[in-house]
Amino acid sequence: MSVGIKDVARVAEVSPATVSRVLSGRSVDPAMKERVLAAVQSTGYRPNLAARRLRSKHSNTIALIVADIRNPFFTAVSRTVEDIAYARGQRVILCNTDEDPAKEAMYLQLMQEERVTGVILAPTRQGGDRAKMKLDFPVVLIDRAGSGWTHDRVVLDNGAMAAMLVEHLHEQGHRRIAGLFGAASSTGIERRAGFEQSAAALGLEAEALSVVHGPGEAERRVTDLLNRADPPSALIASNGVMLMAVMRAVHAAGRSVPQDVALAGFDNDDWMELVGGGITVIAQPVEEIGRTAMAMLVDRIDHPQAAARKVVLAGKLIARGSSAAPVRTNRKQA
Amino acid sequence: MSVGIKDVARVAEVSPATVSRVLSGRSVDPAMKERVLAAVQSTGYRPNLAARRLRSKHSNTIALIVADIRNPFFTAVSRTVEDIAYARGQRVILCNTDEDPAKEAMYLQLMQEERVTGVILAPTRQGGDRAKMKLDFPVVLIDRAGSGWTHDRVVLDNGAMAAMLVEHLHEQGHRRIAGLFGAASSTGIERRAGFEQSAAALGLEAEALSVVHGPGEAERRVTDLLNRADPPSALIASNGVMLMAVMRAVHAAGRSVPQDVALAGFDNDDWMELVGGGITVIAQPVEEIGRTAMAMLVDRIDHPQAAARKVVLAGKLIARGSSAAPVRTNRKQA
DNA sequence: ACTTCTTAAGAAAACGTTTTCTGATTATTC
DNA sequence: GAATAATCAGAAAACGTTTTCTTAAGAAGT
Repeated sequence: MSVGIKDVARVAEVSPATVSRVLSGRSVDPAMKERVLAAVQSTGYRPNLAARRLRSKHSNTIALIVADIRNPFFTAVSRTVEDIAYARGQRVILCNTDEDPAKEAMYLQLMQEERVTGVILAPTRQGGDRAKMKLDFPVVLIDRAGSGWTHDRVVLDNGAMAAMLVEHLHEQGHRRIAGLFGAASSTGIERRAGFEQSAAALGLEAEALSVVHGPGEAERRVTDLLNRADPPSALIASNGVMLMAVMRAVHAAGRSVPQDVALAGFDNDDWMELVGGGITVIAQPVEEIGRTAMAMLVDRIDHPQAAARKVVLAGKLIARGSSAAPVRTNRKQA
Repeated sequence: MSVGIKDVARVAEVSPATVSRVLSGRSVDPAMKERVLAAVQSTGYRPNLAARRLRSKHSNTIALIVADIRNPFFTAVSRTVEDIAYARGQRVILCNTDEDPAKEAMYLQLMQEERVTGVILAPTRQGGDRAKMKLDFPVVLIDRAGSGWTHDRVVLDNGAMAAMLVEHLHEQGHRRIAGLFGAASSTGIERRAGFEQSAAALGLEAEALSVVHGPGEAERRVTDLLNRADPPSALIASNGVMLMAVMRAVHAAGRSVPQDVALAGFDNDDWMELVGGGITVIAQPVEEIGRTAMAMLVDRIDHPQAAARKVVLAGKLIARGSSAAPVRTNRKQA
């Protein structure tokens, strides 16, 4: 049925080993090489990657495991990772954990069976048992860090970036701010910490809310916030998805940004320049995150025993209309 | 080193074949099954999928090939496909063609080597040579159709949906409209045709623009349009990415939706309820598209010889503020 | 010119499974 | 109770490659 390397060998009148050598670019007699290539053409031979992987023990496959590919941050990183991987002759398998540690563990097991070359992982917060799993492929963590110090990682300087947002709002004249932070990721925790510290340092009235992962949760918290007798003048959201939720809730409450409440957050998703006079955000270097993660992965494959490294990248504050001065405060100052 | 099925067999004091049978759930003596399972636990055995695939000739892998995963439409479909695939014990490999027929062909070749179970493909327009490639796995086309009738496909009723948009704008009082349609996909072509036909039927002044794939192109066309002496009162864009581009261009030109120009289009992306009073769109049933494609794929695997099928799904018009009546026309009518 | 080193190609082993084949034991039928 | 059928477990083959081993021939060194 399917044409194999033996068929090619027969047509080219050489041994299967020689065909293999030609295909893997090792040195063979030019005349033979010619014959083999011609035979490959004429037979329409396509290598069987399963067989190749079994024998060679190289899967040429990496896995990218993230919370949810629909989060534009992960989408962007994934695109970069895929481009680089395919350019290097590597296949990419994509997995969504939905912030579920059990799913994460299941996928890591699966990748073990897949004998992947390596994994790029945005870990869930509770996935602490990962260390115990004894994975025999390198793992590079992205976005989330976790406390253990076992894997390479590339992360944003979350605390500093959150502080930058707080300081920006402070400069704009905001004195009462609230922040929404994802409870499921270490990223949320770190950004929250940066938020609280810098707010304290600036003497702001600040309230940090932990939002559990799930649809509608962030909206509800924002709605509660807005319906208070004395709502904050500015909100911070710890990622792009949550910023969207905040915008929706503000909208639904009949308020608008920045007139009724200012807004700032993380992730420079496409839509953000279009609403509320543009959303002020910390733009993450998504392309660089993907690139760095891939670079660390291949480097780790070459040097399995090297010490674990951590790359911390800076984000960029993009100030837009959403963080304008509060109306009342303005008046007082004028 | 790595523990194999033979090691498990030795520990459990059974033959490798028996271990295989236990693992694949075939009937074996309960006592033996017990011993094997215990041995699997104690040895920490993990099957080697490459070997399994080689021998069993089932890759349990499907590929999803789309233009660009960053397009939210494809992201959403991909998420559904992945969930279903993993639930069925199938791995998913993701590929981005960037509307490049050469890349598409390359990936299809690669999937051939991968011996994938099947492929879900959003084909590029010029990829007509696909028929000649003699792929030995089933292919289900999504989103784009193409003219050949060789593969199963699940598509939107593009012509009818475009007409629905035109009619909606007409009802709102618009008489001069322009449409931007992607030139790279059959989808763009079909939507354009529906646009032109229904505009003609309604006696509208309508202009259809073909936009080649690439960054900034759509923005430029819209900017030109808006700078004309007598610009159209409403715009239609043939997908969500293009709607974003239109919004950007309108913004950059200092105009706003719907006051200066009305807007409607395809794809109900997250941000669309937030800008310009909400964008009026045809929402595609993304989840159903993914589900249907997977269903067709598995069905095709079971019945390779059945006739090719085409599933046409309806979208849903979501009328929002962006398609409000034109200001001047309103006055005339009042 | 003879040994030694290098290079190249074929033969055969190996990769880790599943499947086929074979023989033995148990169940079923008359 | 004997003959036949059905079940089950182990031995061995098979999947399609790459790699190791072996042998032969040519290059290089003395």
